[in-house]
Amino acid sequence: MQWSIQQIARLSGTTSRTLRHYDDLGLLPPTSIGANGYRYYDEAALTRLQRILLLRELGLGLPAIAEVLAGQTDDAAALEAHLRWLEQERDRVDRQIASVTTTILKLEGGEQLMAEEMLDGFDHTVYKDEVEQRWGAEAYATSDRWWRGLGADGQAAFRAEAAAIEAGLRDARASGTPVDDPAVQGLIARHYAWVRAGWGGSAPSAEAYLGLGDMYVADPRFAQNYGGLDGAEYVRDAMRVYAAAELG
Amino acid sequence: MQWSIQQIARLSGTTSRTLRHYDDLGLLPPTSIGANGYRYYDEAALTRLQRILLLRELGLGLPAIAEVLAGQTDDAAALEAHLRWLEQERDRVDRQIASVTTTILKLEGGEQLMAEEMLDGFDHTVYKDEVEQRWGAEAYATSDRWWRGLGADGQAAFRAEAAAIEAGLRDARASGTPVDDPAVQGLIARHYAWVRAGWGGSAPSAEAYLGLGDMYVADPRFAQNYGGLDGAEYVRDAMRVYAAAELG
DNA sequence: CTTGACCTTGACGCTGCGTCAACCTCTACC
DNA sequence: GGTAGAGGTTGACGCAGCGTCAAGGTCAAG
Repeated sequence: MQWSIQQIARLSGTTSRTLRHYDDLGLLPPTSIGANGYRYYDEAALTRLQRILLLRELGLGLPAIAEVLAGQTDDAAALEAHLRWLEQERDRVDRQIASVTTTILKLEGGEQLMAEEMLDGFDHTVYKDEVEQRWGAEAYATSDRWWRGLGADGQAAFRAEAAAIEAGLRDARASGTPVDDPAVQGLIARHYAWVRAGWGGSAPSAEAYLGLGDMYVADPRFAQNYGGLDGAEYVRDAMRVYAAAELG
Repeated sequence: MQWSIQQIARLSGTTSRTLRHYDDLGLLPPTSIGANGYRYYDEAALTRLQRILLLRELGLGLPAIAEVLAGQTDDAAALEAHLRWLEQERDRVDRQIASVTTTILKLEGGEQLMAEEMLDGFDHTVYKDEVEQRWGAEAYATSDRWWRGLGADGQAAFRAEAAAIEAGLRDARASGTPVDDPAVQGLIARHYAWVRAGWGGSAPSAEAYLGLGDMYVADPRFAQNYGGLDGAEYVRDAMRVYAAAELG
């Protein structure tokens, strides 16, 4: 008993294209091939196809199915492995659903995207390469050790100080206070201390501190945090005044 | 303030390849291109990139992101649509996890895959094309109406009769009873009646009945049901005897 | 001999880049 | 001014699993 490719497709509920694909992969070679090139399949092939389709419905990939059919892998083992992958997938999707949901809620609350969302204080790892490039790998490692050593409470305090400074600078700018005003320079002094703490206690050079100011203007994550690009420039200018006066 | 492609990549935590890809897609064209072909980006581009990456982390596709950035789609609307897709995905993964888990349990219970798993009685719709091809669209439609008209109880009874006949035939074969034995032919008579019921009460011709026997041998889903290929051939042979004697 | 229905072998398309390959360019050091 | 090294460019293949033309043989029926 032999069938053509279409008949097999109908019997198994798939398509002839799929069968040819499986032939190309060596997953299901036809039982025989006519002189005209036609593919013919027998019961054994049909049975094999049923197994393939069953495993495929469970979500296994074709290479994995091939291994099972070749007897290189146990059915159960393959399914267990696949199950773990599926669970990973579920977790990933769950996390994305949570993220998207909270993002939608924030949007409904009138918040703009991207403000604190992205930076959340001071994401330490994102800037690894940038820090290493500018100030060396050792500087980053030192900073990283320090940051981890702070613990959750210390990190929260560190962020709180940053938020306080930011708020002060925003107010100063909003009220039109010039950057060389003593009030602003006082805030910048706190900022410099804050940065120094972040650098493991060693005092940043004027050059490094000015570079940081440029980075605030350059990186929208910082810029947004300081009230938009103009705000970042305001902060940078204040830092320049400070550096010229105190770090010269 | 301008940056090279590598600098932007580091600042944003992505790769230069990705940036070139976004350029190709028109998603993030560089601010300017040097005479040497180098791409340069400014703050505006960096901000745009941040939005892209944020939406990408939420799982949106690049075309969807492009729409949002072009202002054609509202952020919230895009995220809502995406959320529904994510929920679908979660359900799909959940279903697969359930399937794979039960399959593993069955394997541990010593069951072979594919036996009742695939057929589960008599899946009426799977054979639609096959039935239509062999006996016409009207025959299928008639049979289908009848089957649905049975209701769950009627269908269960119909399956029970099939199971009883199958069990009887399996026993007969196991005990070496020849296919022309009156006991076997009695079972086949019940089978013929069963098939006739399935055909809406009209009596199948000898030809159609013999074709059905061949189908049992041909299709592993039936063959497995009747105790393997040999079992299916036993049944087919018994049907041939019956057809010759009663339907000639 | 002409329809159709069915068969064949390519080959592109889709998603989002990773990953060579082959070949300029710019900077820094000798 | 040569050379090394880091960084830039444009192709183009690869991955998963087929869907979907395209162009052209084959076969049974009228």
